[in-house]
Amino acid sequence: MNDLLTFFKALSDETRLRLVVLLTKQDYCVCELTEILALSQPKISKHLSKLRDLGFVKTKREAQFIYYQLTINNQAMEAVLQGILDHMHDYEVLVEDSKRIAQCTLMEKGDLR
Amino acid sequence: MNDLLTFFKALSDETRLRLVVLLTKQDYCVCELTEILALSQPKISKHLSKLRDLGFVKTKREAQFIYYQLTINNQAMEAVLQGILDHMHDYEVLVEDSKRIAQCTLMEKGDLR
DNA sequence: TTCATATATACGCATATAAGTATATAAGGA
DNA sequence: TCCTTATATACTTATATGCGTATATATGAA
Repeated sequence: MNDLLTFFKALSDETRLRLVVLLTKQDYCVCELTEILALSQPKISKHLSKLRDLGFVKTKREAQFIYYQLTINNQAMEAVLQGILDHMHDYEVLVEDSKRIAQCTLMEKGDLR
Repeated sequence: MNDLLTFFKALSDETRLRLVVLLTKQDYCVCELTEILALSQPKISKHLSKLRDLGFVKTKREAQFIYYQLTINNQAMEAVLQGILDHMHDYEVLVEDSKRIAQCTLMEKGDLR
């Protein structure tokens, strides 16, 4: 059951929880996530690489961008994740992140910098 | 959202996850939990007191026994917990714990010692 | 009151974790 | 090739975490 424990540990950090929730909607590259969460790039990168080490996301390079994709393939974890999504409206931060996606996805990549 | 993060941190330890899952069925005293999980009493006590400090369980003394009761009163957490329960069959340890309950609840308290 | 049981806690140790700052690497464009 | 941007990682520091062992406290029974 270490996989499940590890999943909970991954979700017990605010930055990672926000990242995971965002990635349930679509893939994002590091600079987009940095923009949406408004946190430092090393901080985002470190948490993403932790999520990758733990096997919860995978990466795909496209030119200079590295896209992160959620790779949860476990029923218990999916159920847990769904539980969060069903109640994310109770958590201001998560709601705000989602709002910021809207702005972000309207931008061209060039406008991000 | 600290409450949710704290909840995940609580569940990211195997002993605590097992305790929480057990307590979803009914209240137990420390010696019963020690018996079911087959772990040292201080270990069980420490994790229970951590769960209590975090507000996820409360205690009720009955003679020499102290019963622990789950006190999750948050929709997101309940949803997460339900997600685990729905898939606990995938986790041998949790299933074994449940089997050991059956033996335990048949015993008289006197037989436990 | 004395003993046994139930439970909690303190201590020491080893390890893990997160953060910030600085820097390294890789890719694209001029 | 040189510069800029995207991303990863190293280093340091501060804090947290879990464990085992020993011990303290509370309750009931003899």
